[in-house]
Amino acid sequence: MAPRTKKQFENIREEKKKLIMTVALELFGSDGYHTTSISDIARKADISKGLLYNYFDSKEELIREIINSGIDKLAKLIDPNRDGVLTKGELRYFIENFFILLIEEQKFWKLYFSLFLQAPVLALVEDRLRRLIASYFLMLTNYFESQGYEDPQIESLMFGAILDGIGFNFVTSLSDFPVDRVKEKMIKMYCK
Amino acid sequence: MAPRTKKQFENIREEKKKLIMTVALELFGSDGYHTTSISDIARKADISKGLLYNYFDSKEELIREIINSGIDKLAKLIDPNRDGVLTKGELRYFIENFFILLIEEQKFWKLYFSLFLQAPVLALVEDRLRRLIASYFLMLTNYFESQGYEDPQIESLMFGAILDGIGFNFVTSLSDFPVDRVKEKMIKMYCK
Amino acid sequence: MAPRTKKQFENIREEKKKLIMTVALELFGSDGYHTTSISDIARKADISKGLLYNYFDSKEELIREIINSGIDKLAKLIDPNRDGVLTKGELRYFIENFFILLIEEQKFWKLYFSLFLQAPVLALVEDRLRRLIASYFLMLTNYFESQGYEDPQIESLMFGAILDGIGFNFVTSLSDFPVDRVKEKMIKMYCK
Amino acid sequence: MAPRTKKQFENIREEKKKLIMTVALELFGSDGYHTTSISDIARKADISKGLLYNYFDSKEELIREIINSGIDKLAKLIDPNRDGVLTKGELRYFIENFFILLIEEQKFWKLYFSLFLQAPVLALVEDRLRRLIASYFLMLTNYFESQGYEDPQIESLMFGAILDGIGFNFVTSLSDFPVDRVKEKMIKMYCK
DNA sequence: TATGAATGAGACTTCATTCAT
DNA sequence: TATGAATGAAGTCTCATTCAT
Repeated sequence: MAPRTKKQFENIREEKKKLIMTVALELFGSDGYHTTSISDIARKADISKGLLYNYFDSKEELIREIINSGIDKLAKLIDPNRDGVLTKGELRYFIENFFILLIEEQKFWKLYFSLFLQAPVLALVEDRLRRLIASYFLMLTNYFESQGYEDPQIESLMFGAILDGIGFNFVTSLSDFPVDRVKEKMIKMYCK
Repeated sequence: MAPRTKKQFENIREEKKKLIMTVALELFGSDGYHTTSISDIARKADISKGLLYNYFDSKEELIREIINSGIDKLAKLIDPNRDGVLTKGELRYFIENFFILLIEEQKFWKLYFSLFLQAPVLALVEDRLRRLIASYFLMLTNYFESQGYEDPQIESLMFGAILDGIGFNFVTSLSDFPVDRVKEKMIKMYCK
Repeated sequence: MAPRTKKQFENIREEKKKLIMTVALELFGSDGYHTTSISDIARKADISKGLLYNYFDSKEELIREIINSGIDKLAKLIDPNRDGVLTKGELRYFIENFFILLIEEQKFWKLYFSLFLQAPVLALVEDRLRRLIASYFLMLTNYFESQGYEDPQIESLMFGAILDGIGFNFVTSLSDFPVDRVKEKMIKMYCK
Repeated sequence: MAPRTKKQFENIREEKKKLIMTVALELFGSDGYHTTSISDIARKADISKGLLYNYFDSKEELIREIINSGIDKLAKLIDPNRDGVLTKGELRYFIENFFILLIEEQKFWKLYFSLFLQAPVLALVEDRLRRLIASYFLMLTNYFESQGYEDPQIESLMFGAILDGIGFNFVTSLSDFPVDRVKEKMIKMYCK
């Protein structure tokens, strides 16, 4: 009888927003952004189409929030103590956590990769993402330099490419990618 | 003037078909499959929409032919003498040609990568592609085994992942990817 | 504190209803009926959408009440002593009050004019309005006849048209309409 | 069998475009811009919704073209010899043609009036319209001055208001407005 | 009385595809 | 072979209205 409190409303909103984002990521990840319709998302989330627009201004806004939330996790992965310098221990930590994130958030990674392949979608978050990647590239290069590698820049590029390639192959080969063995290989290659 | 022979007509037809596919690949590659409309393609190819349907039964058929034609080139790259065995020389040849193909056909590679990220589109060519990749993976594994690598399977996976990663980074980073230096690094790593 | 009496409750209700109508008129007047959403009104009135429906059964009902309330004022303007006869003094009184009403209730007049231009909306109040206008037209015609005008009917039509035209131009030209000078002109024309 | 010529296509386009504009004006005029849906227009024009968008980029573009085409006629009405000066004969010509236009294009005038009452729609053509009106106002004022009127500016305003009022009453009172007698009255008032 | 989440019909718009010429 | 007008299904989004609390 008494109206819901502000807190109650907030909870409802938060829960439902998370639900929508989860469902949408799921579908965007498996079928792609354009192939997934708002109707699809609403149906799978078991809500009306209209309600979705109560939470997100547009389909574009929805994917932007999903991606940004993914980038947040990525940012945490990189340089956890935020001093801009990478130690050998941190590199290992990074590799291990990369694989954890990869496995836990497969759908996000699919979205992440397809993001780069579609100019219009990429534009939504490009700046932030490029900056994040650039900062990590710098840290890596410094690290390889300090370890005495011959061409630290190429080394960084290769390191990044390998991770991208592994990620791509993993999220792309339905289920039979031996991710654990590949992880060990990476650690052997870079942290022995 | 003598009427055109059947042969001539076929040539014209073939030319126009190639034109459409080139234009379509260009647009699919830069803007994405769903974002590119049949109208866009027809306009850029300077033909009518109707004529396009004279050559391709549907948009899906069009992309399928484009991808298959790309896969043809890929297939030629792999095991050129088709004996199912890879020699050291052939591996080097493969790497070098991979980079040539990568640079010449950037747009195709973008399409190729996005292919894997969209289940519905992938379905169109999945079988052939998976078979091609599997056959190459086998050849590679045999090769690494013959070279005495400890874990040839992982080695193959890594090799594939690296190429994918490099390709992905190249087609994705607009222009500043030092592809030549990366190629040298690959050759140093695998063909020294 | 003593509980509020029934009377008090009714007063509060009446106040809130008036508030909603004022806000709605404001928005309908400046943005138009269809362009203004219930949400807009609720937000500006600082109440919930639900509460608005506690006072008005529908958006249509809301505008109908607003218009009827406006027509009430109009009716008061016309023939204040309700004897159906217009004297020279009353005509002057009418003109002067018309201008006062025009200035005070610009937003209502905008709504009033647009009312006539939209068949579906007009239907809501058409009868009452047509009757009111007809009755005034009759009074005017009688008046002009009694004053010896040659064609009292046309005279009435022109008089009405002039007022409408002035009103229309006033509410329509943002701010620079010299309403006072026009009023003087009208008085000179009709009440010299 | 042979494809249609360019000319044929142009004719089709022109005819159909005119049809759509006529139907749309009809509906916008009687029911209002927002109340009239694209479906309504397509149904009445006996075409598909999609085709409408082959001719107009948006509903807004459609109304803009309709209004601009109306303003074209208006512009022709004003100062036919385009010397910026109004003679007594031209004023009479103007009045008479105003009434002709009013009768012939009732629906446009309804749209024209409602245009001024809705800020967002007005914005589409505001500049052009304001300029046109301003230029006519100037000509009128000069004219009344040359004729020795006491307050030419007010005289112009009144003249414009009367025409607006007449037009408004005419397009608004379904059928019983004695437009001919009112015209005579106007001529008597201004061109005697 | 009061809230705002939730619904669903319907609006505008796009686009692959067809077809008369 | 070649054109582009025409269709219709489906997509994104809005909004009056309802209802549990």
